[in-house]
Amino acid sequence: MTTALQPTYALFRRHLERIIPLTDDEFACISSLFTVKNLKKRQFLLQQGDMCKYESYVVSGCLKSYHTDREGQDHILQFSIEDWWAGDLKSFLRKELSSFSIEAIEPVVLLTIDKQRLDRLYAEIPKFEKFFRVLSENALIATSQRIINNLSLSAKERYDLFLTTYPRIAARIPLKDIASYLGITPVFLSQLRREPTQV
Amino acid sequence: MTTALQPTYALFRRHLERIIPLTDDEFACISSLFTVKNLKKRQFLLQQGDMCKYESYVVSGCLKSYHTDREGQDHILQFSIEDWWAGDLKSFLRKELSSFSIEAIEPVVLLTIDKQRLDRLYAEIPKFEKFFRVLSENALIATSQRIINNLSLSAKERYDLFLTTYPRIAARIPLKDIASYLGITPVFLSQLRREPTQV
DNA sequence: CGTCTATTTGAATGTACTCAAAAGCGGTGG
DNA sequence: CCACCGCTTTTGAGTACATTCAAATAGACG
Repeated sequence: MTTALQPTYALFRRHLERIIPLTDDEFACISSLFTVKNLKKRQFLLQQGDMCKYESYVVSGCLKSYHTDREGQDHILQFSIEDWWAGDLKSFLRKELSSFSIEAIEPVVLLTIDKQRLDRLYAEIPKFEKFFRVLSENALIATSQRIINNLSLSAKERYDLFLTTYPRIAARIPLKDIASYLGITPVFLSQLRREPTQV
Repeated sequence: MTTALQPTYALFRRHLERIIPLTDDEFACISSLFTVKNLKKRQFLLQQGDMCKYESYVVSGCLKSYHTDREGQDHILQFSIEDWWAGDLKSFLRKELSSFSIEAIEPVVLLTIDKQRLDRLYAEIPKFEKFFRVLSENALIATSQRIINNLSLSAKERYDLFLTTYPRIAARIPLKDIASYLGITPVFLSQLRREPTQV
């Protein structure tokens, strides 16, 4: 590990240790199985229809995961910013072709791991099972909450909630991407913004 | 374990062993930490605003998880039938008040476990970490797929997809519950059914 | 058989969409 | 540094999809 990469791994270690405490040896083992990857703005981490070979921890930057439908419309499933993960779990775990793309919307630094190495990691450091269990549980909770919100809130309410829930994301992405995430058109979102927020 | 409960636990064991192989001793340990629970039709496993104290494996019957919004409208997040799970993970793990209810829509037999016992289980049988990791991953994949579907398909397409994806659920629940799950009104679903399914 | 709830049907309304065009904003090259 | 080009956001008008309200019909259950 070179000196230049220290900050990268320091963030990653803190991320892991929020869930599982690690010895220096364990962390060295873990980080040896991850690979640093850089993406420029507009580069793809994954293209819809390809196999997702990596799960990626985001060190810095921002990516969007989106499905392109039969009519060519994009629908954003997720934004991934620093200290979170990006990937298509279904494709990654089941070796199926991915049903969405993941694209950098800012320059991105990632720590990636493939399935083979992840399985090695589970074998060598069993408590890493717990790490991904907790990570999956958290993602599941957030995703379930989003379904409830989509079912029970109006478009305006979903927009206001997005702004308060993810202010750090909302501040750095174009409106049309927020619209896509919320399931509305950018034109309609623009109209919603004209109206003042109700209490 | 009484003879009468054998079929109950046999199904549960097969469920676990699809993910983690178990010795008889291990399975005895696991099942000793679960409690059988019966619910009549329309009984609640969890009421919105209460704490979710149990995660429950469904041995038989069917339940619906639904959020009731400010206007008193219900929105179904999930159906749980035999060989699947029911519970509010967020409330269960984080000890927060639940934002949805879980109600039996048929007589139900469950195997329930509370947080304390689950933690004991993780400690005594570490590979149970893997079981819940895989379970969470599968649930996350399904939930993410549902978000993509909700964003990119029309109401009619979502309905047709529901019928083909969950024929065993669709066959036994009232239409209004399917409408609630799909995020449309029962009146509108009824109109959709009039139109023949397009190819 | 009667009661309660679910489903269907029709009509009027509202929410969100498409289409079209103008205005704003950011990046790039001369 | 400014001018231009392309993309994003806004605005307005007309339309389509999904809703509410109301009432009739059909099914389920005691």
